[in-house]
Amino acid sequence: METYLDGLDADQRRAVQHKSGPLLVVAGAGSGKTRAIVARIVRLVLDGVPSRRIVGITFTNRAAEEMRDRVARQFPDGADLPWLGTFHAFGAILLRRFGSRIGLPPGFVIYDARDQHEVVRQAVRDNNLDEKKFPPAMFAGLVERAKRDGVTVAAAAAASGYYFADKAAAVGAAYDAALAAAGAVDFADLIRLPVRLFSEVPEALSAVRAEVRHLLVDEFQDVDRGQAELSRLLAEGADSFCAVGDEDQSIYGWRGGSAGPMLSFERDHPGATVFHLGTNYRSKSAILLAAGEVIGKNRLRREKRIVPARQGGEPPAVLVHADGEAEADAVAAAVAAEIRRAVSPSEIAVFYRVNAQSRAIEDALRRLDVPYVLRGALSFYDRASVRDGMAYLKWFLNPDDPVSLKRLLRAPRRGVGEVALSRARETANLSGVPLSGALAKIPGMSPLFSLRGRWLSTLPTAGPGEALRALLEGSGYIAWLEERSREKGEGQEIRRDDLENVRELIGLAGAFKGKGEEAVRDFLEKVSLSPKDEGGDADNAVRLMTLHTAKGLEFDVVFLVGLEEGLLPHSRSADSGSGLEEERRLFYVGLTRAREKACLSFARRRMLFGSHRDAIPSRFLHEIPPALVRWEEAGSPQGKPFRGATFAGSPSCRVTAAPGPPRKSRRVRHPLFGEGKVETEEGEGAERKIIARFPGYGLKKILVRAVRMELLD
DNA sequence: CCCCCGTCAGCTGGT
DNA sequence: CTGACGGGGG
Repeated sequence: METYLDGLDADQRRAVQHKSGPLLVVAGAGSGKTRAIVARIVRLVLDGVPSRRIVGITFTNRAAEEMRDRVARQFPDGADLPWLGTFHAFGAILLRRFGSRIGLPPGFVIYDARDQHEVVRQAVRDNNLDEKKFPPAMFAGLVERAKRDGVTVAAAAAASGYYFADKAAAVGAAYDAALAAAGAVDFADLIRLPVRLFSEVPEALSAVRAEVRHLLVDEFQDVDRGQAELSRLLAEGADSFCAVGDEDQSIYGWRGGSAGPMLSFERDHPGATVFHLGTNYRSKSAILLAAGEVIGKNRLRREKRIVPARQGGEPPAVLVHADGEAEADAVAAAVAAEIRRAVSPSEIAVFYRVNAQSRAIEDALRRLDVPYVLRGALSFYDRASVRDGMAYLKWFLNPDDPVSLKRLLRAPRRGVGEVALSRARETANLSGVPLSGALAKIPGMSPLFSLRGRWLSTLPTAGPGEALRALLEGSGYIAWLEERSREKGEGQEIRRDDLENVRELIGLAGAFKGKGEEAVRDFLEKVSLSPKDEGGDADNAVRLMTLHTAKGLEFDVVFLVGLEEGLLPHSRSADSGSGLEEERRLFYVGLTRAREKACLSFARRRMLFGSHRDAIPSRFLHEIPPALVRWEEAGSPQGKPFRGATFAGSPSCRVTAAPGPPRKSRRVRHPLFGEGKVETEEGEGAERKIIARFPGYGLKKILVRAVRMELLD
């Protein structure tokens, strides 16, 4: 009968069927929470709730897609499905509909991190500040933090201990003005402005409440203040509200995410119920046991019990390698071996802490012809030619957008440069006309404007793909790329890649339904809000991703690489207790992705900034009791195998670190650079060098015997 | 204004 | 190693 309950345990069923009042489901790793959410949606629909009255918010677009697929399978083809997406996508929809009520232009664009950086940089310059002393990235961080926390930029600066709060405030003001002039919003605005909209325009709130009758929010341990507030505003008017999360998987503290709203759930939502899902159906108990030991070291958590449903399995393996390259080769070989053992490639994943680590793994996999897909950030949409294409679309839709214009004026060059552009901006500011008005007076701009006129006239009947192609061909961009690829001749693979990337972008746009401006905007928005996976045939490829993007996924075999001090925990998170605990949760998230097998590894030397540095195994490896892991032999730098199999006091580790917990990060005072933090060391005896970071000077490599330094702790 | 080239500083994480 | 910037010649 009620098939949606089939195969669910008692805890899951309670979560699916609970009806009265707000519900928080505390769902441990692998406890089938996605399953429960999907079943809950199905239950709502069978109860007679129209799909469009249900909204499910997930942390990433990918998670939303996955959930949509799973929900879709429960309904007949073509049935209406609930809206599923991220907070940011939801915010964008709200602003498209009601933005004009709080002064947003109807066709506003969304600036991504790079666009934002460009605007901040311009704001720094406009304030006559030296970019070296006042790095735009830092101001961007402060601006974002201010928006997120609902405070002024000056307050955010003060809160993070930044001395020049007044400068930060000035840059922040210039930044906001520039966004307004360009008709743009940033990511933080997509959360902040809807919250403001609801408080300033009650009709908007009641209109939305009339539509969103049932709300589900996944990954609730990672919501920031604004997202929690948005959830609360919607939940208060809804027939049901179900939040799902796990404190132990809260890994986005650095961008404002916090398990706080989970912990205060009952206070924030009167009449709330809390359920626990405590059975892990995913990982073999050997893996879960090790993971549990590590996460148990965190102090800022509530003790909870997770019962493994799948007994047995191999304890996680730990491998030591001479350097990052050797590690990559070994992982690739092990991946290939798993595939030979008939494990499907798409059931194998390699996780790392920072994107830069992917390179070595990719190279090694390619050498062995193992297919892989790269998930996430540094990918397709970050490439110059792809960003060029997007810049064309953006500027042609919105000629007041200086960031996109600046980009398209260099590809190809049109005799209009920085000088003309800033003069136009000045004119626009002084006379109060939009930027496009001032631009139209520049002779070099006239071909672009007339192309724009023609393009706009054909736009209503064109899909995004055709529109983009028309633009890139009509403007001479593609011809310019072709020219460059011919010019440079053979050996210039990069140029040819540019052309291919642009063709792929046109193809992607072509896959979008609809015609005209609206459809093009849809495309732009989709692209700026969700990254694209990189690589070939995803069905049959090994997955490579950061630990952050691994959240919510599961694989038969998982490799966790680079388990070294400085990398995991990352050196920039390890100095505070809460930062360290977040790093530990990251390790926990990684380990609990594995169903059958987990392989942990570290290297004794790792390439950074083009040179090798000595590395120390991650403290998290020490936190797994020796009986719960298998220490395996691996090659030494000379190719000789290490002897000894356990970590504590093992010969393989004595080489780089004394047994026991690694040394604390130390501070030193340099006669010239002042106080700094030691990151790593290299060499021994008279050649011993430390690499330390000094505020204002950056990373410095210092020969210890040559410089008199004070040890501060 | 554009292009080339030498120099220098920098790597979390992601919507 | 990579990307960003500033200086100089075209």
